Amino acid sequence: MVTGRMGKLKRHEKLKNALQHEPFITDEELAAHFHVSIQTIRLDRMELKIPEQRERMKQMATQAYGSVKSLSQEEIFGELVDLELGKSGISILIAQKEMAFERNGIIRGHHIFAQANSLAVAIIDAEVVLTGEARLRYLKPVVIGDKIIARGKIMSSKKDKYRVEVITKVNGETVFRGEFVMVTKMRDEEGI
Amino acid sequence: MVTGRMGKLKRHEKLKNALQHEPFITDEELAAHFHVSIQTIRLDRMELKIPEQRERMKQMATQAYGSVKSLSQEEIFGELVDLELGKSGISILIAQKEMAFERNGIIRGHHIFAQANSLAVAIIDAEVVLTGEARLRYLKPVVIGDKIIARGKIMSSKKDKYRVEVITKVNGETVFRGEFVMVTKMRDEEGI
DNA sequence: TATATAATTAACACCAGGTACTAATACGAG
DNA sequence: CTCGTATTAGTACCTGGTGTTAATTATATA
Repeated sequence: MVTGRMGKLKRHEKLKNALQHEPFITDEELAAHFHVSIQTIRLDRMELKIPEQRERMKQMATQAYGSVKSLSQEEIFGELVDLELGKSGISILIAQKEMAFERNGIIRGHHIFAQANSLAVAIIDAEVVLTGEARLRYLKPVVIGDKIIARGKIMSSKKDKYRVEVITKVNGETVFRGEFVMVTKMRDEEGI
Repeated sequence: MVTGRMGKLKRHEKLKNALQHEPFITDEELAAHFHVSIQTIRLDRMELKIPEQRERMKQMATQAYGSVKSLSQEEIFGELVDLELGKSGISILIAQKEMAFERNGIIRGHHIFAQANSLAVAIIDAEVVLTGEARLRYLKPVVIGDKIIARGKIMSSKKDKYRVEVITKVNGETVFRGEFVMVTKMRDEEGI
């Protein structure tokens, strides 16, 4: 796209737009694109308080680094600290601020569920394990910083179905209880 | 932490480790940390094929630019496409590969739950809404790429408790059904 | 112990993508 | 014509490197 010369104001608008869509472009490339000198672009950035390319990349990278961290397995599903395959297991999860409602710092229910459900999956010794049914009871709110300890136990099993109970505690107090009916599937079974 | 001098091999290991935890560190800082010259650090990076700081940042930033997505609300909890506060709502979620078991591409149950639970929270017109109980039934596995549509409806309410039913479908077929008992709390209530 | 080999450090030229500052030039409005 | 804004030019300097050549230091091995 060849953009002809234009007024300062218009260029400023287009500049902001261009950087939105292509944040890694250099002043040199911008100068060529807008048919102005590199100095003009620099002045433009100054006026618009847009940092240099390297700074822009740094910001994006820092942001990414902060959020990649909050994505690691352990920090989403909890860390399996003890596992007796086919019998029971324990998972520990630290309640992060990203998991909470901003309003009140209470952890969203699905994180507690995710920990419990993943634990239920992990305990069962089979190729493919899916959740069939679940009955959950949230007893007390969990807040940011809480160390959430979930204990899971297989209560019974019948053919391909397992009943797993998970009790989740914070500071020794039960905050959640879940009963899961887990279903194991063979590979290449119909329906999948 | 002051690290004394050490062999090349050990330094290489520590170097990789350090960069893992602090990817934005410069050669100069690394040289100071390991008490070697900056040239030694550069040679180390060459042998280990570790790119320079700017390149590392660029890679992270590029990655972030391509996948800012993996964090956005809509893609985790689903997008609210219709909402009648106090009555019902609809949420759409596209099943991403990050949500699935690698083994078979089936979406982990807690994502389906998260969508349903968030929808239940959204429908209720109150300052603070928490999940009290839930009864879930997973009827069919959901796979990567599926467009998951959850419909929620308030079935009844009594004082501060609401019963919400969520039915989740893919291609018109019901894949999940959940009954939630949601509890609303006043601000500054005991227990929070 | 001498010497070969590996590891480290130094020195220098160069690059990208800037900042910061000064100065010159273009251009339109009054 | 002149004033003011906009633009362009030029220079010095900065960071965080690369690439190359060469010198120095350690270490091992015959």
